[in-house]
Amino acid sequence: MTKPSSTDRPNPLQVACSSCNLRELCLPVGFSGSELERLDGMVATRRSVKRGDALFRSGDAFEAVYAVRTGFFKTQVSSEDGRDQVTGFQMAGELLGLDGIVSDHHTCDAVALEDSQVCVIPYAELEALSREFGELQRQFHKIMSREIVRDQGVMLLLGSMRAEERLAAFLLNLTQRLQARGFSPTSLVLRMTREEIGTYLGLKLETVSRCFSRFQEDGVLEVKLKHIRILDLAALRKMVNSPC
Amino acid sequence: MTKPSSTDRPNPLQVACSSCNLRELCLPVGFSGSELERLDGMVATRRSVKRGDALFRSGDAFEAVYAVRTGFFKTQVSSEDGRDQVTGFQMAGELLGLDGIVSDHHTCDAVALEDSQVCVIPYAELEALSREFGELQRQFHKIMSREIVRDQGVMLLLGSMRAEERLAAFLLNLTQRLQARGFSPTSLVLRMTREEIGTYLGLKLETVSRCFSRFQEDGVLEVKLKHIRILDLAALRKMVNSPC
DNA sequence: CGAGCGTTTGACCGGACTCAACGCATGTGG
DNA sequence: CCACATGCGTTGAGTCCGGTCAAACGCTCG
Repeated sequence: MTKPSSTDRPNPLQVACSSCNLRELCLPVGFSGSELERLDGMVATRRSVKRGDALFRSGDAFEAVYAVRTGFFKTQVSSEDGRDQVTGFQMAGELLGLDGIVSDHHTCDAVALEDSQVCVIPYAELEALSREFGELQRQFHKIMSREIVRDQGVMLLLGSMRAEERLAAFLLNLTQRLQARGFSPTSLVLRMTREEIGTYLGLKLETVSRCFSRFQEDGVLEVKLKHIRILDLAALRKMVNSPC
Repeated sequence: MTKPSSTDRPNPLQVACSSCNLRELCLPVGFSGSELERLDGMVATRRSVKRGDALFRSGDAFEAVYAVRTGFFKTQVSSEDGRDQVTGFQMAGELLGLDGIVSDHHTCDAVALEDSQVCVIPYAELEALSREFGELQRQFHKIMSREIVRDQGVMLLLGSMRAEERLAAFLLNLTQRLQARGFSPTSLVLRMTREEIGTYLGLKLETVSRCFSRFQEDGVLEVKLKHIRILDLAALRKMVNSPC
């Protein structure tokens, strides 16, 4: 390895929120033209992360938050004895790294599940700009609050749902977010393994696999390894709301 | 009931962060005298909440965040079919209501487990003041980030721990927070029922009760209903880090 | 084409849940 | 002050869902 890491490629082209097609999903939601230009100065750099590589790891110094531009990430925390828990999956337009603010160090790993690219948002600059720019402040607070609400939902899932309900809720959440990005609401390609799904849902990979098989038997899904097609959306929705 | 609700008692006395004995645990951590005075203007009112009453409920309009001054709360979310999940327990100095920022409405219930009192921090004022006052901004971001990190820990617990480990982790977390408030690190009074503990830990109340009994048999705890004494702290710690 | 990883499926096991009964503490009203 | 009601907690017996262990299959990619 004599080449510099893949993570510091400069890529000066189009590092600008104002010309980014994700601006309706990302930090600058609802910003006007002049405001967007001020963001462009803050989001100065991109960073590429190869599949399997970490954007940051637990213990790393916290310097910036990251907006996913392309690709797909998982975040995970580990207990002292080695067990780990996937705490979320992040796709284009979603923010990574908010966990690091409290202690100046990250408390989870963010790992790319496919070759990805993120916008680097230095936290000091985000703080400064949002102090003089109320709309940015408000938007940033909303993003942190959204993360807290999302976590509440995951706790509900982990604490009170059965295996099939968890998987159904997971698939519905994924497709909903994909749909907001212009993808089909009924067909998706999983970027993560059965084990990663299981570690997210508090299940073993065999249980995840069996649930997929049962969904297929019941005509709810068509499952071809990572390719999933939802055949009966209503049934899937019903599983989440009314168990059994 | 002709008297006004207990929640709008004015209590003008000592509504001031600068003279609050919780300022080292609460929002104004690390603030100097002059800065504290500026906070005093923001935290204008108190609110009393009787045991069993809600500070806010899911769906309520979001207007303020709340700092617990005295007492004890639980927060809980409900699924559409009525199951609910306790997402946390809050004691003096901890903030409630951050979930409401994203949608202008609260997404969980906050219920007092004993007669309590909170400081009302209008969100609009918090936003404005933290814009011109960097230390407050930073502190508020840290509090939101801490909440996100805490949620990661709960996910790890719910997703990967066995019943006894969950209860051990819960007790260690409680005593640690109580110790930071000057209480004994080995003796505590639970403010919540077995069912509330279970709903927090993703267990049924019978399982919680059985775990308490087993801990007592093993000489790890002394359990007298809500009164818990930790007899073997090392054993409790060991249960969390290395299962079985 | 072969190695290795991811996935599926089966058989069995066990920890947590369910259902049920009972005990105990608290508080209320006679 | 006691009788009673009620809510909370404990304990037991039996069940079942998901975990564990194991084997085989089939992509994917050198």
